[in-house]
Amino acid sequence: MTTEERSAPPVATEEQRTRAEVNRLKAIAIREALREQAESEPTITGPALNNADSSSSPALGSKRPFAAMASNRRGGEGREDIAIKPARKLQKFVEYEFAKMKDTKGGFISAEDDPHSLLSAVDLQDKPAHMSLEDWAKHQLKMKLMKEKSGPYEPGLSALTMGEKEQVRCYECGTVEVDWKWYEIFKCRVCAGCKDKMPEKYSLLTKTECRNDYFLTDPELRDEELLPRIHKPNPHRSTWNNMMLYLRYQVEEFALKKWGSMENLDKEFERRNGVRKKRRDDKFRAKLKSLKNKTRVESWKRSADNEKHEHAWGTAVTNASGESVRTCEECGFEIEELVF
Amino acid sequence: MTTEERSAPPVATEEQRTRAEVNRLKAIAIREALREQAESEPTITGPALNNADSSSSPALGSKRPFAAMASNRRGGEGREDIAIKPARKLQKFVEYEFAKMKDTKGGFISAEDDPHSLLSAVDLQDKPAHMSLEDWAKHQLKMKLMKEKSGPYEPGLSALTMGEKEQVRCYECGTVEVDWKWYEIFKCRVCAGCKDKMPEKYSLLTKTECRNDYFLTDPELRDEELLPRIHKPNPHRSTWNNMMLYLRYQVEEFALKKWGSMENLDKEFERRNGVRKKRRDDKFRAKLKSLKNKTRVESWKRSADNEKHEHAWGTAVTNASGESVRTCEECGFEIEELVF
DNA sequence: TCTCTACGGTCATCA
DNA sequence: TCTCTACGGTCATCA
Repeated sequence: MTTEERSAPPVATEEQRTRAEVNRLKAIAIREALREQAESEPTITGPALNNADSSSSPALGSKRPFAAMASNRRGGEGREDIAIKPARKLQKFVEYEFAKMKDTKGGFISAEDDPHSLLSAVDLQDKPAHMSLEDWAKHQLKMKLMKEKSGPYEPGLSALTMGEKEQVRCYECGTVEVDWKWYEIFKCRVCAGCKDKMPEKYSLLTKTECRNDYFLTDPELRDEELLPRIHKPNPHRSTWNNMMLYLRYQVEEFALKKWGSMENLDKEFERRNGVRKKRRDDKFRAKLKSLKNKTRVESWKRSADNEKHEHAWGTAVTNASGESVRTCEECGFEIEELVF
Repeated sequence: MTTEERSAPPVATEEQRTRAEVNRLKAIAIREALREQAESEPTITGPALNNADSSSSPALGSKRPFAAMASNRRGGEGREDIAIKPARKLQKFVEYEFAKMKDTKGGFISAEDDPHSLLSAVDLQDKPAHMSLEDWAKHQLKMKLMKEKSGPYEPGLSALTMGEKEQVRCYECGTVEVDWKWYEIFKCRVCAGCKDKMPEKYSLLTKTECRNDYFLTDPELRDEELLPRIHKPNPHRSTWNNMMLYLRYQVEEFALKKWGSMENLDKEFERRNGVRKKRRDDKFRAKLKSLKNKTRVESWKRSADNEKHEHAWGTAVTNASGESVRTCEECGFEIEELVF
């Protein structure tokens, strides 16, 4: 893990950089915390592997999703062999009866579904290295529809009119005062208090932050099925394009699958930084070189009598870059040639 | 003018290259022919400058549009000072009464409009160097709407029921047997015979050809207002994306305005070719270099006793690329460093 | 006689 | 707490 800032674009403002850095540090903090938790509760990874089991009613108020996240979050670190074992893939195709599936056309998922396993149901790890995103998204959608059960989601129903068993409660504290907007959009059952208490899980990221900090692409971020979002008026000016806010744990979960592990994400970060640096250096060197040549020629021009000058090329010299270079023995001007 | 092929993408097939070459040669041929014609009839450029004058009924059957084209086609060469004189720009804003304008919502232009001057009405030359294309297109649309007159276009009207004056005739031979599909889509009055006889003007170009041969971009080619097109089933497989066919003289006219002159287009062609070549060479050199390093290290490994080896770096040498290079005096391995 | 969109990166611009 | 699309080039892929 590097401590370098990730999201800073070349022209980032100070606040942007600070915010990105805070985001990164938070993310590191969660991972560390979750690793510790997972290591102290090793058997808790079980439910995450069973997330495709739609017939089991989730234990209300339990911390299961949190722990399940942990096993996902740890990714390529220690338990990956468990997290991606093939049995999981098979389960999805075994446990469902297609005839019972129903497309609600609304993009909603019935209340019983565990939102934390929503993204896990999609097998990004099974995606061929460069399978087209569109295909992948289609596949993802199919998986999601398979998970959907009976009727469409009914936002009008009050939690109080439902039986205790169907009541929607905060994942973290078990309260019934779930943020309904979040529930509808993110399929995330959490109360305002817990949201604030656990920003490393429930804070919101702008689209730009998702792009910069997790290297998600525009098509990925455009796909509402893949990553739900809240639209807010643009803070700069309300007439501008809406700001889009994604839920951190969902973004992290998707990024983890996209990149395989957080370590890979870091590697990618380093790689891009390296490329950027190299490009800058190359440009700098090129400028330097042409400047040197120019001044050399200029000084030759000034010093020498201004006769017409035929370059007197020396023998070709191959330099460390594999370039074959000839230098004029009178004015010092250099040319490159490509030899085969 | 170069004789090099223009449209050949790196992996072009033989026919594609041939076709592109034929297209280019044809285009050269027209330009030459038109230049000669324009030079022998110098006063004929007049009507083209008056193309914004909507109250004048065009002289039917005359070769005016053809000659008008010529004056446009020559672009930056000799008569440009006439073609872009500011008076033309003023005319557009003086001659119209906005209250009489009507948006037909169909994108049609009334029959009296001279299709050859359709594109000329848009002032690409007045467009600031990097004015956004979208803005430009909006402006273009406005200009076009300003040119529209009373009622919407009535495709059902037979030419025979109209008075002699309103009859639609082929620009080239004056026959009444105009290709109506072309008339509707391209606003181009030409008969099947003349189309065949003058491919340098009336042949169709695929979207890919427009992109490769004239460096038009996708947003430009997507804009139906800018360049009309005929949709045909894809010749490779009818279920694939439709093939889009653009009218050569319209594409040429637009490209001419976009690039300023055909010479600029050629320059751009050379420039891109140069960049492409350089990229190829650079990649080649890089590969060569790493190969050389590898074999050098390999042979050192094989020959020397396999002791742990600390590189013994020589003094830094600045080579022709401005790179500071050090070479290990034992194994020959090179590293670069950036000095400031 | 093919076309679209994706991928990297970098912008300005505008919204 | 910003977002979109444009520009170069190059692909594979799919349609």
